[in-house]
Amino acid sequence: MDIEFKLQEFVLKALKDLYEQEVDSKAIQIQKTRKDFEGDFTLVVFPLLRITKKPPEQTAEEIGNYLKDNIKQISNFNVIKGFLNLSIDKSFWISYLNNISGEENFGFVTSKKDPKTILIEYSSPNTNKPLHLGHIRNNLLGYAVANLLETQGDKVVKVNLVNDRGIHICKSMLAWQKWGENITPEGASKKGDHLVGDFYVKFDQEYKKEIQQLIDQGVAEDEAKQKAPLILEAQEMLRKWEANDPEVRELWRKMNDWVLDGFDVTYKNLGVDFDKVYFESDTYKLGKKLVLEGLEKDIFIKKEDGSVWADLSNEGLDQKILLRSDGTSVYMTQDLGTAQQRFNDFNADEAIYVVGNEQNYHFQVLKIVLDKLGFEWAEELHHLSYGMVELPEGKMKSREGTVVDADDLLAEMTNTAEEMSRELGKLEGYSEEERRRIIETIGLGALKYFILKVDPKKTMTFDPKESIDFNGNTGPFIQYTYARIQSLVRKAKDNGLEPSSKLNENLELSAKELHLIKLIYSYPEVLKEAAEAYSPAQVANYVYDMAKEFNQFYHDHPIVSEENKNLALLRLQLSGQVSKIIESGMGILGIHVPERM
RNA sequence: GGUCUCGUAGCUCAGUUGGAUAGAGCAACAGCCUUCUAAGCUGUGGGUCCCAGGUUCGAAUCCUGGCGGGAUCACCA
Repeated sequence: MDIEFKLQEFVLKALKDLYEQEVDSKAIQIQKTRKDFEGDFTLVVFPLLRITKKPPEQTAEEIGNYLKDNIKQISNFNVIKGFLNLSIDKSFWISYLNNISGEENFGFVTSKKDPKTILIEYSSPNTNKPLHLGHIRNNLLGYAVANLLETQGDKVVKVNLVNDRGIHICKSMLAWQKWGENITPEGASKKGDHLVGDFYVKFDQEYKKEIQQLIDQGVAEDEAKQKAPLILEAQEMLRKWEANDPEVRELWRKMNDWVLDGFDVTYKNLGVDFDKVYFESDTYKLGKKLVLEGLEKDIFIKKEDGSVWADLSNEGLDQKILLRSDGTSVYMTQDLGTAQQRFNDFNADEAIYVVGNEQNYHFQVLKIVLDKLGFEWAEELHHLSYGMVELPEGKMKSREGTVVDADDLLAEMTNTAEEMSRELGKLEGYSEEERRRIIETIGLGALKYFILKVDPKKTMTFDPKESIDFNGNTGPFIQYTYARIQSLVRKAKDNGLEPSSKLNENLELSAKELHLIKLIYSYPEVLKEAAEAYSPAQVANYVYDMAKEFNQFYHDHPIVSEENKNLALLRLQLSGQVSKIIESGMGILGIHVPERM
């Protein structure tokens, strides 16, 4: 029985019995009591004064008495100003602990009546250069949000849309053709995505030289950019690609495969995966038909030069191009088509796009246009608009070489974890294999937690120095807490203490113990709200609170050496439940927890 | 310039439908390991919640107007 729901029910009854008033349940504000006050739940009575027509203290007093008389779990109450603080009997909390002890996935919605199918697109890389820090935030968010939504009992399909065609791809290809001397990833002993990325950079360098030459010859800068031989060649290559030129297609396939192989390694190291991968080279023409149909129905307009536009001035926006004058598709066209295809492919109820907030306008338009086309699911299309990742010295600029490479960063985190554990003398006597595994778990955990603990919507600063700090509000701190509990459970077992679901309900609880149980109690609600907000950060912060609270409890509550066996059992059970939630919450974030560290 | 968004401790961040005295971590300083892992715990200092109005019993939170940062407004994606 949900105690909060029960409290609410009885407050409604109280208002009816005491004041003969029917009230909407929304007017009943029950929240957790702040820790500086005595009590577990607090009823805010201010909103009820209009009904009771009595001063706040008197109202609170009267309702408090009513609740205490009618709900056996309420052991006491106190009134401070307009706040009615209710204390729940200790036995309720202990029995709560007993009740959930056997639950497999505590906090998850396990059997939902009508589960939805939710698509989530994330990652969406370009195949012309390796992944960087920005992609890491995207990938971690996408993966974690997918997990988070699954906890609410829905079916989640993770999709990736690989941007594998376009002028930027041709730039890398052209540079390889000109200066690559047939080098391969094997020959260069380099991951394919990095090798291709090198040629993308090479193109840019040579292109700039050409522009400068033209400018020196007296050509205006804008014109120079358009007339430089290299860019003309790249554009020609793109035309050939679209015309299915065998040679270009072969080169394209070869280099794309290099990149994709490289991405697979990064994805694997990062621990993310997909249920379905779409390639833009397959989908870029989709949507044209939709646009033409829309044109026939006069939803869109055609200009004299043949280009097709959506007029969004009624929505407070301007006009948006949907088809070029030569009839080819733009980004928006493609996205209209892929949206429809996806919804059809999976018979989806909802789709979430994990894409940076620089594309807010694009998604705003996408939704409106789909709506104009009459798709009822347009409303169910959500843009998880996350903030950019910046460095302490400012934005990452690929041209200035300040981009943090994903693979480098992952390697660096592991190295730091290794150094740190050596300094602390932590993993002595472990097998090489186990040592390796723990170090990777910690390094990766530090990185993931560092990124995921920040509200997705906000621009965040990535300070490398801070990210490798393993103390305080960090992944390793939480992992450490988990490892400690596992160690504790092992030690307890050696001393004949096993977790029990039949705890004595008459025990007294310390403030810390009570607080921990209440934190456990709120886990289901935390998941629900985090899922609604698409915010793994809410789970991260909750798990941190839990770990912090546990460490305080652990510090001054003996367990194995506690002489009162009933109390020892309660503490052991409590610790075990905390570790389960840490494992569960971290698991949602895609972070593993070690049995020892 | 239009639209959107952010502004909380020196730094990085919490603070969810408006609730009680605004919280953590890092950094600084001072303590705690013959006792279940010190990657831990405890304490100290640190705030005009950008500013000014408004809404009301009550505003970091909602509204309006400023100031400051960011994004975006392409026949790029």
